[in-house]
Amino acid sequence: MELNTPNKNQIPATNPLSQFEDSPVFNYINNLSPIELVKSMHNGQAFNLPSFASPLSVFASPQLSSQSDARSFIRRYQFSEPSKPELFQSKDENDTSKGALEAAQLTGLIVEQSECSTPANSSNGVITKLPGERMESAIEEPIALKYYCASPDDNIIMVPLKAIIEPEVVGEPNKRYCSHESEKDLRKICRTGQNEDEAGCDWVALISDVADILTLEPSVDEESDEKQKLVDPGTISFISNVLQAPQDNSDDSETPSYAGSSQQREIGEPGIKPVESGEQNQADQTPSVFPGTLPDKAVVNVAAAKVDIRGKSYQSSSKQQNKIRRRCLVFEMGAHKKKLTFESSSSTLSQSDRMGASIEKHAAPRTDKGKTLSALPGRGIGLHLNALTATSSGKAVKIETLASGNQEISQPSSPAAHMTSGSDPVSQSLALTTVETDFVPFDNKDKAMENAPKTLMVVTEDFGISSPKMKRQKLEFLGASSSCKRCNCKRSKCLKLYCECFAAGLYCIEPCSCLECSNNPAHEDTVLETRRQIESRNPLAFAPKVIRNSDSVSEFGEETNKTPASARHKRGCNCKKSSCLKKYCECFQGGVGCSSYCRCEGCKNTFGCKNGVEENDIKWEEPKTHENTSNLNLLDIIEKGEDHPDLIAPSKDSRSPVHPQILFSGQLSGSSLCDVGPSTQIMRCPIQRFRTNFFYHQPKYEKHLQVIPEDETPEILNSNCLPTSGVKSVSPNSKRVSPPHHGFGPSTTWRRGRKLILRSVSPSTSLNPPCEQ
DNA sequence: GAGTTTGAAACT
DNA sequence: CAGTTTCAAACTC
Repeated sequence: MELNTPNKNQIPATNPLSQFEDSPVFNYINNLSPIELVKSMHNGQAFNLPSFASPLSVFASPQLSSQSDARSFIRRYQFSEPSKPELFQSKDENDTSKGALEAAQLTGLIVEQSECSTPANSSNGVITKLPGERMESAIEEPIALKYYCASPDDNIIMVPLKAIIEPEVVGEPNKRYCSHESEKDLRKICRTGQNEDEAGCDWVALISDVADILTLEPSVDEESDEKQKLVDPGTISFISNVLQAPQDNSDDSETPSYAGSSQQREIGEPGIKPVESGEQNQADQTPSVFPGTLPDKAVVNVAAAKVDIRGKSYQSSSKQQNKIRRRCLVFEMGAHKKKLTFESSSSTLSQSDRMGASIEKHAAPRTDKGKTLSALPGRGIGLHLNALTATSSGKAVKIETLASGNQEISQPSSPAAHMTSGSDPVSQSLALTTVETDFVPFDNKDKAMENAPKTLMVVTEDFGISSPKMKRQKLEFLGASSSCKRCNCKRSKCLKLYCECFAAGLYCIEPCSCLECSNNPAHEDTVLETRRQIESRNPLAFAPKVIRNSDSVSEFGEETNKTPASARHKRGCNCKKSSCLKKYCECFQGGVGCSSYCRCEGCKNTFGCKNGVEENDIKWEEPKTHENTSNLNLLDIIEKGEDHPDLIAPSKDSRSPVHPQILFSGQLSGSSLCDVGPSTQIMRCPIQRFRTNFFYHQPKYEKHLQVIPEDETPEILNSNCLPTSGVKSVSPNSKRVSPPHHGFGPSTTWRRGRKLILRSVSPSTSLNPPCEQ
């Protein structure tokens, strides 16, 4: 393609493959045992995938797209002849110089390759032994490496790497190196607040990616890639970028990025000189590739992404979208086609809408009977997108940026969004931030989500895994089992709140068993109108039913516990016979304790009685081990909470064996958990407290929307909130023990929470663990 | 899978 | 706002 021409020309000149082969690094790689190679590949995959995904999500800048593009591009390149593995192999080696390998090298991967399973290694090992997935992984590896090395934001990338890679790395110097580097980067990241968030995203992406990779099949990827080519302009751009990137690198002759330098050191390759000026090298490496992002590097990732996006025409945004789609394609395979088609067809949709759609695709890529599960227009992912819809395109773009990559997050409920959407830049930023952190994945769809697995489900969906098989695999990979199920409406046409899909701001999708469903893109107008009507009656109708009171994030970015108790049901339940011990009870279902708002009778909510919630809040804040889930993306949350229980604060007690949610919540909340001196923390950062940890358990409501961030909580609610700090009678039955407060928590806290949200957003927390390690 | 129970949502 | 009806999920068998 035209894409190749420019770059290729330059590439050979700058980075002749022969040179690379001659290099000690290359020799070293060749010497590696096949087994090691394979391992390296895995690492690379894990590494790559995560890093790859995360950066994308984080920056949403051209880089990401380019990277993703590069990835797909590489794949295509190698897979051009899938039927002929051998040829492939040879081709890989030969063409590699022209194709992925070169690209990787150009980007500065060369050094990295030697370190962490260089492309050459991967390619060799993979190709030789693993024609199928391996190849893909190998291919991706270079990309990931590239990403890793090239991107100025190495830190972010590094985080995921470290976390994932380290375990496997043991014993391999190269890998160690990578990990080591990653650690450095992590430290850096720790310093940077927002970057941390991104890192968190990376984690999520990583996990998801890894899972995807595991399940992926080359053929699929290839197919998806082709589609991408057709559909995705971004791919082209990517290619061009790749080509350019190599140029830059070659020109610089200083391929080394951090990783590269480290690798060099380790390898001791004389030819390559460690990069003296990291920035410059980075800049040099990536400039052409990521022109936009680099400059903004210093700025918070989010902000940078925003800037970039804004600066770029819609096209850029579309690229991102495409990028996202691509990922979906990669993972989803066939299903994506449908989605893509749908998207393309819905050109009329606003970006926000598109975003929502894409997000949903990620969230629930499945297309079914013509129904594409996508966020309702205007509402995007769940209710949250509503705001987006209303918001200017620019905002939408921002959101998208945030959402891009793995982070497809549902935006905060409309109320908050609207509020933030105001002209106030600060508020906007908040909104954006909120979106990132607070967004809850739409797990709703799958009941599998019941537990932590819900999150997993979300992830799966997010990545557009349409194939049930793949989903299952992914879930299994994540350790979750689930049955995909959605609404089963018979008479409501899925246009009433009875319908979980509708209530969640989502279109019904294939898994739904609804009859006469009108909750689909085909009836968009009807859906919107209905929603409008419902909202007119009850502005909070689409708001998350569960509101998190406290924020787990500590000022230091420590993660907080995500306790169910910390959350409350928006309206409270009205249970009469279930004792709030069954899912009939929305509080119970939501994994939260009943509150003073509840009118339940004989409440035995295991999550905590009305009082319990408040108490829990207090306890909660104290420990803050976790930084802030809220800060993290949905994905992050998922990863930490569900995918990586390890990362999550150890559950002290899981009260309710019944629900996974509960279990999860139990972990977080666990009354037992609260060791920490609470008051101090509360005082310290009340806001953070509220900031929220909404995500952890995903109640049924939350399946789609999950918990609503405080921000999302309508002002009214906030105002109503009573201060939780006060000790409240815990008696379960006495709902009114504490003076009935309309709000869920102290209004102040909520407000604070908003403010804090920005602060708490510091992503470092999530990253911290790895750094600490 | 069918039927029952339950409580939210919707309606009056 | 209260009472009733409708609805669909949750639950049971």
